[in-house]
Amino acid sequence: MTDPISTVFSALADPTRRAILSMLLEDDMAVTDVAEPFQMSLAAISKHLAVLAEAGLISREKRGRVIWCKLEPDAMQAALVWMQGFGQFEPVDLDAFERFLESELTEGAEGAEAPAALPRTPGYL
Amino acid sequence: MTDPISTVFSALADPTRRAILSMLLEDDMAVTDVAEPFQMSLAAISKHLAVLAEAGLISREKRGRVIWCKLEPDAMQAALVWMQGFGQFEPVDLDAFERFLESELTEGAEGAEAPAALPRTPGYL
DNA sequence: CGGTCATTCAACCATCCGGTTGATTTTCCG
DNA sequence: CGGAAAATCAACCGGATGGTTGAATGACCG
Repeated sequence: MTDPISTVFSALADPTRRAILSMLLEDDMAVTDVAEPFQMSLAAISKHLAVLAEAGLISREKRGRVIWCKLEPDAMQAALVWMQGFGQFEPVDLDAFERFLESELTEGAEGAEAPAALPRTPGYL
Repeated sequence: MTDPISTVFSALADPTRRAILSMLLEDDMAVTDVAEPFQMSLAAISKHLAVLAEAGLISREKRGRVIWCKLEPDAMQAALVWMQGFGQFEPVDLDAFERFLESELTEGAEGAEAPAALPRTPGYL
C-alpha cells in the first residue's frame, strides 16, 4: 500500500475525490471553493485534499491565508500506463478529442473566466 | 461507492489484486494456481478474486470442481478513459468535457482489433 | 487590538478492508 | 462408498477510511 500506484488508485477510488480533480481541470482553486459544491463539511474536504496530495495528484500552495490547490496530472501516468498494458480495448479517440478541443476553443469566445466558482451548474455531481 | 468506476479503481488499489490481473494476462487460471505464488491463505485470495469479479475485471467459470478465472480487461476501459482526460490538455470546459467522455464511452463500443498480448516476463510481485 | 476568514487539528464514531482459522459444500477418484 | 481436493462460507480481528463536531492556528482587515 505504500507503493505509489496503489496510492494513486486508492485516491481515485472515491467519487468525491474524482469530482475534485475534475473541478481542478478548469483552474486552481482555494480549499473553500473546492468544498463549496459538496454537502460534507470543510474538514472532510480538507482530508480528501490531503489524500490527493499524498498521492501526488494535486499540490497545495499557501498564499496568504488561502491554500491554492493545483492539479498534478503527471501523478496519474504510472497508473495509466499500468492499465494500458491490458489494452486490448480501443484507445480513446484522440482525434475526436482534438476536434472537440478545437470547437471548444473557437466557439467559446465568451468572456474571461469569472474567478473559480462559476454560477454554472456543476456537472461533477 | 456503487458506481462502476469507483469499484474498478478500488479493486486496482491493492497490489495483490494487480498482481493477480497480471498473472491472468498470460492465461486463465484456477483459483488454487492463482493463490500459489502468494503467502496468504487461499480464502484471502478467494476474497480478492471476488472483489475483482465484482468490479468486472475477471470472470469465473466453474468446470468440474475447478473454477477458472479469466481476465476481462474491458472493465478497465471507463476508468482508463477517465484518466486519459487528464494530463495533456489543460484548461477545458468541464461540462463539455464530460459530455465528450460520455459520448466516447457510449458510442465507442465496437471496432479496433486487439493487438494480442505481448510476450511478458512475469513481473508480478 | 479585536474580529473574522481560511484551514487544519483532534477526538470520536461507524463502517469497510484485508487477513486469519475452521467448518462446509461440491466434485473427483480409487 | 469413503476420502481427498477445490473453493467458498462464517465468524472474528486489527487497522484503515470517511465522515462528524469543536477547538486551534494563522493571516487579513477595520
